[in-house]
Amino acid sequence: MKKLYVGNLPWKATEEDLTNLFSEYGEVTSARIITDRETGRSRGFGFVEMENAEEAINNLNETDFMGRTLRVNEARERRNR
DNA sequence: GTTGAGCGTT
Repeated sequence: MKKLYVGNLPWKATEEDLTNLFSEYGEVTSARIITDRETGRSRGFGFVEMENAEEAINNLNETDFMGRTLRVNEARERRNR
């Protein structure tokens, strides 16, 4: 299972939107939009866990999504808790 | 009701 970093998202984008989008290239296990811990607003990026992540990267990276150019890459390990 | 490069919580 691979993790994907998804950036440059429109503010209106939701986890559901990501799931639907990425499901096109593989089974999405989990999708998450990162929201600001303090304010609760969307930070405009998120993470997706799925099968065939590489294909999703190749097919969705730098493509148009709701008017913004999508940023898709393999995710790094998150910060230490 | 705002903003725009970035790598997230238990």
